[in-house]
Amino acid sequence: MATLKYSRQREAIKEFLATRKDHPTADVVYQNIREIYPHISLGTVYRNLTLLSDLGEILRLRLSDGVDHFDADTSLHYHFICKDCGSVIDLELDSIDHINAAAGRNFPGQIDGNVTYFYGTCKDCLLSKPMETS
Amino acid sequence: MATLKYSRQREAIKEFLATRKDHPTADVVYQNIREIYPHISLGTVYRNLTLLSDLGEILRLRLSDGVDHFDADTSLHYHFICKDCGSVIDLELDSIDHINAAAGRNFPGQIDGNVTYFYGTCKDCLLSKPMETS
DNA sequence: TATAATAACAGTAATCGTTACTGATTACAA
DNA sequence: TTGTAATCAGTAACGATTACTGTTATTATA
Repeated sequence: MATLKYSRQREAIKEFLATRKDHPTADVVYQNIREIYPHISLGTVYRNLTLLSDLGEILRLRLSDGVDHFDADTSLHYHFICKDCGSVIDLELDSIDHINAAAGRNFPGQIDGNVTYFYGTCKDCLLSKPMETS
Repeated sequence: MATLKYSRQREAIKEFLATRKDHPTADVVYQNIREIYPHISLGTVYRNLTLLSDLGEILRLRLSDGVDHFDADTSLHYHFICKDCGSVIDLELDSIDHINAAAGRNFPGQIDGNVTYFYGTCKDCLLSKPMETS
């Protein structure tokens, strides 16, 4: 039961996400899909983003800015968040899962994985304010 | 300007947090402080938690569960989140900041640090359901 | 010690991201 | 076709957090 039926809205959301590398929020997805399907509901966007991430077809990123970001790239990779402009950028970095063993050394529970992201200042923000006034 | 004035409510919040190692949420803080100051407002709790974390006297943890957790221990340490019961537990783990250099290898921006936490199943939850039925 | 300035308060309303509900529509199997 | 159930659009509800407002309390200074 609960057979998955085709929906052009869901397909459009998936396709849109695949074209973007900037990890858009639900609202950004909504605003863009609306240009193709002007009557799409924000609820539909949320429902399908949740459905797709439950299916493992997209990634839901819960960063520290309070809003969810979505990523069509489900392969193992890490993210950088600029603390000035808030942009989310992919990083080239090999798996750091070796830290799981170290973390579990004196821990009685079972460690399955870690959530890690990096923060700092992105290239563009470094250029736009090259020197600190402190 | 903006001189910090003493407030017994803020002091109580700080003291309460110092007694807890389970990283309570704002609402848990509120419920507990109410036993001492029955008329304290939830807004006051939020305001002071934000103030204290801005001052660096406590830590605000934004995990993936959508609610903020607070920690009186501001020393460098890492956290484990049980995906079954949601409890937040301190980990004994040396700094993993060496991953910052690896992350910055092919990255044009400036990496200041990382946010990392671990997830899995805590000891209590392992014991309460010892075998999977899959 | 008064007193004036203002930080902090309690109470409450507003905000914002997200989820749930409702009745209409659409995909798809029989 | 036609029945059914998944999906939809629209909207209301939700929960965590923040902002506002008029009152109270801390504290510097007279």
